[in-house]
Amino acid sequence: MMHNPLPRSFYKQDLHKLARSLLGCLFVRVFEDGSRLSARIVEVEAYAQKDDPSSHSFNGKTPRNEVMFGAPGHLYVYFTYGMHFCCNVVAGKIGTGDALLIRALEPVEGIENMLVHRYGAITFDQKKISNLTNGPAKLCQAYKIDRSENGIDLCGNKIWIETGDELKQNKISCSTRIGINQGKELPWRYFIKENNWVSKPGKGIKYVD
DNA sequence: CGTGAGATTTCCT
DNA sequence: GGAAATCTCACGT
Repeated sequence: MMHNPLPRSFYKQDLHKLARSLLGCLFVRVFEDGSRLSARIVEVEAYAQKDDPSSHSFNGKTPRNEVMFGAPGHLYVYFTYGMHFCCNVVAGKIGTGDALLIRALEPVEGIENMLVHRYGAITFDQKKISNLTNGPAKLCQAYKIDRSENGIDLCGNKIWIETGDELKQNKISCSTRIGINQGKELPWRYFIKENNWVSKPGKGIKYVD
């Protein structure tokens, strides 16, 4: 099976550069039975330990957020609203507390299994298919990511990120982040322009390139 | 299509 | 005790 994870050094770059670099990359998961899921990353949000009160890491290390303060290139999974999981890519140097929330994916491989994970069965309902991975908790459900994936090393062989070929021609936009009450004005949500899998329009949209 | 309420549990104050 | 980096469904247009 193909397994070309981006190296640890990739995750050490500047938070906002990394956010843009991740767009178009493939988010891959392989299960114990060999079945494989992959999807292009089309939307991410940056959360910084410093000067960003909306970041889980802003007030320092706690049991919940300790993965954020660990080595870059690991998966930080958190539980919220009493029922949902969301996942982040830990960024920057060890101990920094910065991360990128993966907010939306464009399915590539294993769509049937994603449907089963999310809806309990394969469906041809177009509405359900278009809601498969266009939100941070939706994509975690499609990928069967929960508490037990917290802290997984993205340089390992269970869940990883690979360079996507089609990356070059994509235009990138940014906007304010979704669903937060502090740091509302920061344009730290990055997404692929005009991609159908992006979760929401967002506010203050600007072109990055 | 847009809006709004409810679900449900963990974490931190 | 209150808010939470969300989602779904019901209801009105």
